[in-house]
Amino acid sequence: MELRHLELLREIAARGTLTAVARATHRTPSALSQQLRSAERDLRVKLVEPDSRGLRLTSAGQLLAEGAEEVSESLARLQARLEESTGKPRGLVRVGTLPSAGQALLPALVERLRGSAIALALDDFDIAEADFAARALDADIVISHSLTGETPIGAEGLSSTLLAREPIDVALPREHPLASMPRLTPEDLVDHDWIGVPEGYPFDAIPLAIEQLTGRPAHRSFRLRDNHLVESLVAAGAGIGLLPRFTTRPSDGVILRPLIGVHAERSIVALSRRDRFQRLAVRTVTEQLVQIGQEVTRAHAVPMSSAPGPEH
Amino acid sequence: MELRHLELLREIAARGTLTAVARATHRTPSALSQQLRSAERDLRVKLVEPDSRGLRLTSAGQLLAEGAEEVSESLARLQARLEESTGKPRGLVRVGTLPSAGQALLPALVERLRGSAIALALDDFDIAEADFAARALDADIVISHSLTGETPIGAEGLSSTLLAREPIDVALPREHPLASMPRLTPEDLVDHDWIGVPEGYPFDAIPLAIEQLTGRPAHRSFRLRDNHLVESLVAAGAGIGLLPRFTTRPSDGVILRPLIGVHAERSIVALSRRDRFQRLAVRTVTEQLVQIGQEVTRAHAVPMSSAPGPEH
DNA sequence: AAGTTCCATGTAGCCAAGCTACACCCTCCT
DNA sequence: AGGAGGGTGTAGCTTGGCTACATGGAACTT
Repeated sequence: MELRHLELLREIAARGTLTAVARATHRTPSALSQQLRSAERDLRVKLVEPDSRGLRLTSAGQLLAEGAEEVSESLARLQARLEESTGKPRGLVRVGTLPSAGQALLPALVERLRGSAIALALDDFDIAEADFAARALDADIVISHSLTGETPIGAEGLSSTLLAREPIDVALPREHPLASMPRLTPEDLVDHDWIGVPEGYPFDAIPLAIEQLTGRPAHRSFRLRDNHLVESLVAAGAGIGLLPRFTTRPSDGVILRPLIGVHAERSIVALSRRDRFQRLAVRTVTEQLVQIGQEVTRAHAVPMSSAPGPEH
Repeated sequence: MELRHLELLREIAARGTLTAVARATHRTPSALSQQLRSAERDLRVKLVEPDSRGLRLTSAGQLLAEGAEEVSESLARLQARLEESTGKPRGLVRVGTLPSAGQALLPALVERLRGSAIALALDDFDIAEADFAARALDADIVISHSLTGETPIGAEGLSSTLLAREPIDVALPREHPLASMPRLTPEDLVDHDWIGVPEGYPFDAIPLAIEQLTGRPAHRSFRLRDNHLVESLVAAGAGIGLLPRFTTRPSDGVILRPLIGVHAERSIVALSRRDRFQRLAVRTVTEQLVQIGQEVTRAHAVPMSSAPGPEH
């Protein structure tokens, strides 16, 4: 029973095709195919079977792929114990993030780790909530978000750490009639023009909820992904927008107002595969992110506060 | 973190010297020494240090050796799950035994496994109670005994399965004055000549207890190890002996009588290293031994019963 | 004090395991 | 029909792990 074979099965279960595993592990599909046959010979069991264009794990293969998780984790836990006993966290930690949360968290992270033995590799992507989990195959930590709960959909098997709860505020042009109100309700907003996000994107859940609550349609003049673009359009008077509080600097043209009467908050979480989370360096980075998340939350307790929060 | 390295450390922890590990794993000490250095390079930690003629694990090495147990067990558990799901138990099971218990149990075991995919390798040895555990390094199952409790001394980290409780009876020449009594007490026995075992051997606990109880010395004319030799001397009138009930066939010259008033019973147990015990074939053999133990116990409920027990 | 034994370690060289490159085949999609 | 995506087989290279042999230190023997 070779560890290499187990990890191969685990990767196949996670990525679906041999070619994808080959890309991820910097090998050729041929090498993996040979490994599979040697594993089948060792174990005297069929592990995969052809399935349309690709292949599929047999029940035995699936059993082993699941068992591999347990083995990898106990191995990783051991490595973590060793690291804790013999030194400081070290090595490369790959962090992937959605852009907005990264903007709020990563500068402080880089600063805090400067001079430590931890090297960071950063990546960013703007994807649907359900796709964050897949990124945890390649990154050690995925900074992700969920508007529905504290764990993004699809992240059930992963280690999940809450970094912050970030309000989603209403962005208005400074001259807007609603600008004088300290807080806004669905009724206040529903009949104005919106700048929304494409359908299916997490933020769209809020206008949907407002429509449901008021029974009236919320008209989206535009549907855009990039928050900074939305912000500039709001400033130009193209409509009202929804923007996350931590990464929207109140500017000359735009002000933020809290939205009440509807769930307008996202949970920012750090996801890791369980075995990767055992690494001391990964845990350390995650702890730093939690602290940074708390600082950011404190600094933005009130929208439009122009004084920056306390630097620790 | 390579599995091979972990297992090497575990073996070193268990066997003490590189040379011993090399013998056990059919490799040269040189190969293992090279493995150690490659492990140290991988992990950037010193794992061993010189210690008089041999070497000793550092604290990091010890940490990993202990962790290796956990990893091996989770790996073995996985293998067991696979075996259970896809087929019958199979492969080589190495059974070591003390001679007397082996005589009572192994013939039936061989018979039951005839035609199965399980191959048996048998070994026997007559050693002190505390040395049985070391045998579990090489055998999959060690049939062992304890006069003090249900787990032999030194077997704490091992999987232990009770196979039988076997009374230790008093062996008398047929013509002996005590032969007419159905049961014997310490008082009945203490002033006769004994044929004992060498000091430190488990059976010696019984005469010691009798001496303690009666306050009088029990005179051992001879101290011998082999039960069959003791039996033949008893038949020759050289003294009274203590013999395990299951493996002493009442013969022309010798009769057995139960000893009461003192703990005169040994527990026969099957020991396995935890990871080895995960194998389906090993569990299967152990279960068979439990059943055989029960049959043997039933067949010998009364000493000197001349009718053989039920053959299944 | 010298010889012997028991261990670990270093070096040179062999062999096998695992990989790449490349060719081929199958299935699905257009 | 043809192209794209994916798995598998073969030949050959590279490397990691092993053996054989030699070396050297520590402890026990005489």
